[in-house]
Amino acid sequence: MKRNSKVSTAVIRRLPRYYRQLSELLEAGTVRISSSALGRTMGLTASQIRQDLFCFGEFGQQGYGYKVESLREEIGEILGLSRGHTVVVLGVGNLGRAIMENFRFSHNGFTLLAAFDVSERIVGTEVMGVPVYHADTLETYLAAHRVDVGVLTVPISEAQTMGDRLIEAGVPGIWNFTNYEITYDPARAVVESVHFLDSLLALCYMISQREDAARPENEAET
Amino acid sequence: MKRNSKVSTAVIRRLPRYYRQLSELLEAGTVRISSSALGRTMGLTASQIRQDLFCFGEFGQQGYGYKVESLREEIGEILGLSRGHTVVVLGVGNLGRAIMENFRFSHNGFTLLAAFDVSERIVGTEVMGVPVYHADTLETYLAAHRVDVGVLTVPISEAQTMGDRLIEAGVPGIWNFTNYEITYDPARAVVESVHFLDSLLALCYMISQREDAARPENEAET
DNA sequence: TAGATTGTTAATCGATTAACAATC
DNA sequence: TAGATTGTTAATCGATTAACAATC
Repeated sequence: MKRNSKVSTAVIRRLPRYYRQLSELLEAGTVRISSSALGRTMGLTASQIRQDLFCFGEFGQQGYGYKVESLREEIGEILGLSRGHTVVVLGVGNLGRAIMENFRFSHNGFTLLAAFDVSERIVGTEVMGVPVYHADTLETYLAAHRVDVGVLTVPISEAQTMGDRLIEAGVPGIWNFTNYEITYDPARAVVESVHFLDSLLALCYMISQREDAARPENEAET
Repeated sequence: MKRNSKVSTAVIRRLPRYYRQLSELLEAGTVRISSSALGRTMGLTASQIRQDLFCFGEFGQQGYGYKVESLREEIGEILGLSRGHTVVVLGVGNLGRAIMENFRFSHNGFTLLAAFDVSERIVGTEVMGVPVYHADTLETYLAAHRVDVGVLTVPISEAQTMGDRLIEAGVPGIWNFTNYEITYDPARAVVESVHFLDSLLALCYMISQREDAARPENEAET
């Protein structure tokens, strides 16, 4: 009974939030939740939540609501978490290391297989039990292992080259932290970029608006 | 001639992208650009770009287009970049250090004043010329310096507490990297969260969709 | 001037919200 | 049963796109 013919990006971007919220509710011991209660905690309307879920199927019970555990499970399934996606990290600087150490890949169904770098100081060591290989051996490694996601934490100057190498080797997903907008063929891969600057600039705009609202006298022309 | 009575978040989220794209064009030596050319490079329609800019004023010339340098300047102004916002970093682990080292704050009009941590190994040192103080001295520091943005790179267990302390001390903007959804009073502060997990899960969904599209035979019911 | 491209209003499209019968 | 809450269609709202006069 799937009707996810074309799910909008707005809905897709909310799925991870549902998953996160339901995980928190589950940890807190909540067994059931209604769309209105979930909406209240997430700042969404009950209608929107039901409409979003309606894209994928029927997960609730009339008069009762949703079972937190099974809804979380279903959304995880929709997201593809049970597929056991594998991950490699490209570039073990502070950022790459921070992600390897702080991001609980296995906790979310991902397997972090390996990392690659060019620094002699790091190649051959392990980070969180994950081996760091020389970047020269990337293609050999990718030929021998199915890798679903490449995490790009290399210097911005290497971003396009390393992205190209991953895609060329058949890695379908690139998680891009380089602040560089990678050029690629959408038919061959998906690139998800985390743009720190965009985020800080949006924050900057919102702070500035607050400041302006605080002293509304000089609203006139310059 | 401002008509930014209520600018939608969709527009606000595009402003940083315009700023980034124009910066790149400027570096590449491009002097002028039309809305259609800019749209082509950014994957937007010319209409949308003109409509977005229309929220804030008139920045182009009929028959000519936009001067890259001055449009970039104008958007920077709209974002509030010229206000010289000041920044402190809370938590100098790998992530905090990665942001301090890789994110060019001053290049984008921000001033990174100081960092705070609790580890004796780090307190008293400098990172990129920025002093690291003990977190116990945070309130004293904030009373003496105007700080606009606090970067939260503390462990998730400290996220709410440190966010509260920043807001209590009057810091209006929090850039939250802790993967914790901070509870706060919107009248007192703005919190911008960078949710790594949301980003990876959205990527995961898109990869899964690709995989399903690759073998469309078994589309039937379970 | 003729061609290009903006600023700006109107039309369209899509996403959110409302409503309500179905049903637990 | 009565009350609650879903699944789902319809109505509304807002964002994107189209159109075009103004003008460089």
